[in-house]
Amino acid sequence: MSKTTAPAAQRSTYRHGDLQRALLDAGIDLARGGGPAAVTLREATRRAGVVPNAAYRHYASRDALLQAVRRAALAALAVAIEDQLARLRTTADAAASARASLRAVGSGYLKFARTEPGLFRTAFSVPDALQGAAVAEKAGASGLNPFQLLGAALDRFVDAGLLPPQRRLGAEYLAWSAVHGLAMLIIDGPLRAMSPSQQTLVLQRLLDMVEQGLVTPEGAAAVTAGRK
Amino acid sequence: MSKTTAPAAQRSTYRHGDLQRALLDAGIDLARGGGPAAVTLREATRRAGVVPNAAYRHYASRDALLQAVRRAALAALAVAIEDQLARLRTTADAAASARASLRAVGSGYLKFARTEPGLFRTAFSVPDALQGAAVAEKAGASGLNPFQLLGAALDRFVDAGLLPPQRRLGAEYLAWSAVHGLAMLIIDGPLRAMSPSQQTLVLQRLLDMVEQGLVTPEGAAAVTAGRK
DNA sequence: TGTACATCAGTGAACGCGCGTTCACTGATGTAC
DNA sequence: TGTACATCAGTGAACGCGCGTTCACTGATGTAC
Repeated sequence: MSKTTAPAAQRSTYRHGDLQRALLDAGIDLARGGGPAAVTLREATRRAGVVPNAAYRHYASRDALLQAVRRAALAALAVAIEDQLARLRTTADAAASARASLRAVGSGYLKFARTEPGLFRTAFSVPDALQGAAVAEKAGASGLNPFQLLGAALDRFVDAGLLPPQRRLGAEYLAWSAVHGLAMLIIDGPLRAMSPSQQTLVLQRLLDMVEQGLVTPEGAAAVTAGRK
Repeated sequence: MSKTTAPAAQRSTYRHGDLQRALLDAGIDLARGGGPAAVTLREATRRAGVVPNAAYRHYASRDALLQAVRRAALAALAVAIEDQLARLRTTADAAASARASLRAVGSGYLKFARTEPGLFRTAFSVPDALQGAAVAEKAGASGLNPFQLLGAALDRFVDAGLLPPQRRLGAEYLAWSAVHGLAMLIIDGPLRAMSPSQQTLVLQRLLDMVEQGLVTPEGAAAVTAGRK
């Protein structure tokens, strides 16, 4: 019989070991299950087997933890995209290869949104203080963030002669909008009732639209021909 | 001197008048300012000058009020789209007219997202019990909801011969995804730092992409020619 | 036209909840000698 | 190799907050006679 009713965890040592990491892991799990709102200091510390205020040794506030979780979610998204890119077979056809890259980015993005909706919503949740260097940080295994992975795919469109260089600038936002919107409609919106196979079909048609819509009209003809 | 310190509101009658409507209006204002999370019974009743539990005469729960606010937000979105459609000059050119309609829908959608981000986020917030007949209800002044307004614009593409009938089915989801995604990136995401004029430029390019990407390759050539 | 009464919209008080955060503390760990 | 001590990670207790929701009530309103 110890003096308290129960130590609340099987941890025997007084020091935790790596509480910072444990809190982050707990936070990621919470976000996975319930999105950004589910990331609370009290529940994270509970899961780490530690008293609530212990968190303040490692995070300045609840928001600081949430931002760390957000960064982790963005990194996980990058990894999901990299996974799809890694699946591609290499081919000598630069145009086909460029198109396959863009589709892989879109597929990885949507796959992450569908399999990890809580993390996805957390990755795009707006910070309390709505500052933040928009694009930087949040890298995946390759060191590139999702935005940069998309940019690299679009660069290959230019290299393959499908996309005129003067239309390259800001093209990320166009492709990104399309796939991001579909992801939102699927995980939170009216498309959530659709079967997964139908959702995948819509993604394919969406990617067709993006490809055909980004390139020149002549390129569009080539793209549609390449689809047959 | 009454027996309580203050009646908390200048309301003199014992009965409120139309508390249901007052609570809804307060809820809409709260959503406008802080999105779905800001819609609370306590604050809504506070603004209506009424005691918290009075809300239960009119709404079964906080979620019931939130859903009423959500419906109102969707109706407001429909109205914003109708406003843009009403601006269009009629023209004999069916193709040009169809394209203008689609662009008006997209513009109205994005304009609403930018001017009323809180309501926009509320309109697409997922209900606690994630049921809901996806498409029905939420009509605007014309009796059509946003989805139906978009569908009507796409029908005109078919009528004008720009969109083959077999590609019409589900085309709403493609156009919707693109504009919805841009709206999300602008109000909550990395594009929120962009200047409004740049945001509008991105929208125009996005709508170009959607037009060119939806139609047949031959149509695409016509569309690009029509843009010059 | 006047009166008795049923209805029911809003009151008043209270509940339990989980949250973020602050304070003074304690005791395991690692370092200096 | 052993001991004194500083460090600082985690404890224990508590705070105030706003929330949703329940209960028994009261008194203005409208209806039946």
